[in-house]
Amino acid sequence: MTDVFNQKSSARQILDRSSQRVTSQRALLLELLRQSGGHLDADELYSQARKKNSRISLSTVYRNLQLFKRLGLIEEHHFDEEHYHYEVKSGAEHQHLLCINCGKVVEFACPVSRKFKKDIGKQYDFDITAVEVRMTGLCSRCRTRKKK
Amino acid sequence: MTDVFNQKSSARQILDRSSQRVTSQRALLLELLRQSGGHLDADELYSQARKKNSRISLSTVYRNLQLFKRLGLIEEHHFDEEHYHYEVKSGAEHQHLLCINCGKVVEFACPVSRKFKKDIGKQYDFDITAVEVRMTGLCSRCRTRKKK
DNA sequence: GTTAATGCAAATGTTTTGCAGTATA
DNA sequence: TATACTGCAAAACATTTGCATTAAC
Repeated sequence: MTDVFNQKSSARQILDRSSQRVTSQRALLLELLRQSGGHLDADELYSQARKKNSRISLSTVYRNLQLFKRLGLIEEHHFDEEHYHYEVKSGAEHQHLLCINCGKVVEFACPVSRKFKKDIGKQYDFDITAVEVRMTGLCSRCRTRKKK
Repeated sequence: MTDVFNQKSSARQILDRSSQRVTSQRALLLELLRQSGGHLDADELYSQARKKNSRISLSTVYRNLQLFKRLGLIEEHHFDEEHYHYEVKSGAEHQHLLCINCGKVVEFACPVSRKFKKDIGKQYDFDITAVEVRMTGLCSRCRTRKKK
């Protein structure tokens, strides 16, 4: 469970450096976020966490999601019309493809976005820090199902 | 105020076709959405509407935003961390560039996104209906201000 | 031992809903 | 005149906050 804080991950160091305490709840939440492969919302994270620690509270989940976000450990996405989803930051930049029917999320690399960022930044005199590309549509499975 | 329903705009026709009634509230809301150039949230729209019709209710605003969205008259965006913003659909596809400091929203054309959509759709076997590109950064004004 | 983090419960803020009255077609 | 739409108030929902207790440093 404290695997999140091994030397590979810098999560512990990041918490240490910013003089945040390494609590069992934080370790658990980061571990779950990582295991999930991203795309969990606060409530899903909470129910998963309760399986391992039945006393953890929803406010702790919210408070720590904010902390992780502030520290840059996770990213917040707005996929459907309801919730935020949280994803552990990995080195590789990637974008998202969503199925409007089943909610499936596919990640894809987007090499164009770098050039794109530069071009648009120059054109509008912006110092662009982030590019988000989100495509929505029907996945093959849902497409064939709908035809039936 | 009923300018929204002239022959140029198809709003009236769209409401008629779907047998929705053309009420003064709907005319006002569409008019304000259009005037604003987009990027209003529900509450901003509500306060603007109250200036013209002090009896309009917030539920009417929410209900009609949903209706307009369902009818494809407006688009919903999620810009900051707080609210949805609504924008009257115009023919031209465009993407958004946001200043993280002052909140300014710039629209830009994104001709690449068409090819992009096709490529990614083929690669993942998705039938892609929408592409959203969102870039965030500092606008020139905020950048120079910060340096001072 | 200090102080930050937690759990709980209550508060907040946004969005939705039920229903009686009103206005549109 | 029939019924869809509105306004109001209450409900529902996610998220935040205050405070006493607990645990990390």
